[in-house]
Amino acid sequence: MKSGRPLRSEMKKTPPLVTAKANNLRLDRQLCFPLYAASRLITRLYQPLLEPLGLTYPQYVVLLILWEDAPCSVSHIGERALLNSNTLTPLLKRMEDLNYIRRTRSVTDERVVEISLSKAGTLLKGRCACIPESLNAAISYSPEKAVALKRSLDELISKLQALPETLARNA
Amino acid sequence: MKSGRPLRSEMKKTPPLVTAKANNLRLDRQLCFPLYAASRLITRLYQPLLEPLGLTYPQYVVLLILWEDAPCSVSHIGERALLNSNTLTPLLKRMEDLNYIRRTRSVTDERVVEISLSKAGTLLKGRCACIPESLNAAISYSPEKAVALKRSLDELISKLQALPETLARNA
DNA sequence: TGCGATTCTATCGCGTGCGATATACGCAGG
DNA sequence: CCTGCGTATATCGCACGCGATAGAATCGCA
Repeated sequence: MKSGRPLRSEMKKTPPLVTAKANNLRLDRQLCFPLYAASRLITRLYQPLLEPLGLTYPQYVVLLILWEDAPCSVSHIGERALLNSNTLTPLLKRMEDLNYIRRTRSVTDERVVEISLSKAGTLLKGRCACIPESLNAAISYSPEKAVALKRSLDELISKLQALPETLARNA
Repeated sequence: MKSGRPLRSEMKKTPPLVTAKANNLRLDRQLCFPLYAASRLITRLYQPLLEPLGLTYPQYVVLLILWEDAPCSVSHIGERALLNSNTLTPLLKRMEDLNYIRRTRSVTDERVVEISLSKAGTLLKGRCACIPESLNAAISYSPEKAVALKRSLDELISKLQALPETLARNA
């Protein structure tokens, strides 16, 4: 095996322009990777707090939305969580099996499934109230930095959401 | 349904302390959610560029590592990508089926599987060289902001990796 | 040398994510 | 009333992630 650090050796074989491009492919130059890694690490951090409640992290996100907006439609949850029915439908069925939510066809529009909180689901909010500060305490990350990071991410997300769908040009 | 924005109405029913905690559960107060969302949006952005090559985003990450470190062990890839064999083994088998890599048992230590690049896998680096700048161009995100965001994320990641495994206290 | 502990990879099970597609419902125009 | 179109949800298939566990190879130490 090798040590994790990249070496200078390959710079001797390739002309400068190719090398410059190749250097852009270094893992530690990518913005995408820390996003991918941080997201998974954070999910792992939530897990021990959510597991006693029988919840996964995406289910917790859905609950955050429901505590604000319930009752609401599946597509409303999808808009806020950036998830589609192919992910949400089975997830919501599992949450219904857990008895935290109810799924009922809307009377006024039979296409819509209304998601509402059960009593247990409503009460869960109290049991989860300490989770945010537990996590903030666990990672000793200063509130200012956290807010700045969140702002950067929100800006990035809005840019990403505003993109046209197709950019499959090169390759 | 409701509009996406939270309302002030619930603040009238609950005592201040409970309300303060409950407000911490608002989706737009979470740092975790923008991480989760941004990671998925970025993955979607890569997809049209990687799909012509038959690659998924995690496979691309593994290739980034291999272009720097190959040949190397599965666990070395796991350390850099923060993934375990339960994810990597099937992923690497698929990449072998694509003919981008080879998997061979190490001669010196039969426990180790050495991952090396095939000729096609090596050549792929050239075809991917323009991907980073394509994406930077697609999201019009200033280099300074991108660097600052990356630095924040790297700091967060190092804090998350340094955490003790167990914090399953409350709930 | 022998044998328990450790390391490395693989396997299993389950829950996402998501592209593609199907199905059911509502709606507008004829 | 019917028909075609758009919308809301569901289903399918596949590739992750990852906790738990298994199996084989190596290591450490008496």
